[in-house]
Amino acid sequence: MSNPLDQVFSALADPTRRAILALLLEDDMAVTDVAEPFAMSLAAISKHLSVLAEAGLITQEKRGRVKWCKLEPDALRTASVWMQGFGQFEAVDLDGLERFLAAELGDPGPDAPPASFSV
Amino acid sequence: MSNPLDQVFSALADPTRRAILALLLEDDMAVTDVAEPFAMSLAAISKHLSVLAEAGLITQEKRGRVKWCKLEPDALRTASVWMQGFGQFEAVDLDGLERFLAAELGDPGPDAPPASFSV
DNA sequence: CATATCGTCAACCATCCGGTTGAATATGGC
DNA sequence: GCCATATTCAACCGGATGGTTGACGATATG
Repeated sequence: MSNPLDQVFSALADPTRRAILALLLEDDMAVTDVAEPFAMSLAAISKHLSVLAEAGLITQEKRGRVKWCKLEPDALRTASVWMQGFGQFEAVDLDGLERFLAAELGDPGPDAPPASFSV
Repeated sequence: MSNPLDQVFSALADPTRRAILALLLEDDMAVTDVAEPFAMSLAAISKHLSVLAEAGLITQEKRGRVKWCKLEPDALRTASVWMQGFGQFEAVDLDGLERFLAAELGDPGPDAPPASFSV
C-alpha cells in the first residue's frame, strides 16, 4: 500500500483514528494522553498513531521519555484534491481557496478555536 | 461499520474502487463494461461495486439484464466537510465554495469535460 | 541506586478484505 | 425452446487489520 491516497483514506476509515485526529486538533499531545479517553490499551493507540504517522497525518517527536504527537493537516490536501475532482468543477487552487475561506470567515487566523465535530 | 464516514473512507481506500469512480465520472456504465479495463474477475468488480453502492458513492439500476452504475458525487460531501475541519478554517459553506470555484474557473458548467487524474 | 512512568515490541487471536473459481439466476435473441 | 449474455452467489484462500497481554528499553525522579 504505497500509494499515499491508499494510506490517507484507509487511515481515515477507522473511527478511533478520526477521533485521535480530532483530539490533536485542539493541541499537541503525548501518546498516553491521546490514549486516555479511549477504552482500549495503550498499545492499540500506539499502533493507531503509527498508522496516522505513516499516512503523514501526524508527526511524532520524542522529547525525553515523552513522545509528542502533532496534527499535520496538510496531508489531507492530496485526498481533498482527489475528492474535489468529483464535483462539477475541475482542478482546485487551494491557495486561492484558503484566501476565499479566510475572507469569508473574517480571517480568524491560525489561532481560531477549532470547530467541534463528530467522528 | 454503520458510520457513513467509515463506509465512505474505507470505500475510497482501495485503488480499484477509486479507479471505478473515475471511470463512472465519464459516463454511466454497465457492470461488465466497468470490469473490462481491470485485470480481475467480474465477480471481484461486482463486489467492489457493492461496496461503493453501500457507501452511497454510486447507485445501481437494473434495466433488463443490464445493471447500470451511476456516480453519486454528493456522497463525498460528508467526508469532504469532515476533512475541511482540519484546515486553518472552520465550517465551510459548500454552496459558496462551488460559486467560488465556478467563478474562478470561468464557469465551465456541468458539461465541462472531466479532469483526468491518477488513482 | 531503586523505582515509577512512557512507549514500543512480540506473540497471539478473531475477524475482515480482496481475490479466485464454479455454479446459479435472470434476461434477451433466434 | 434453446442458447448466449449479464450478474450474483457461495465457498474458499492468504494476508491484512484491530485488538489483547506481558515483557522490555529508556527516561525521570526520590
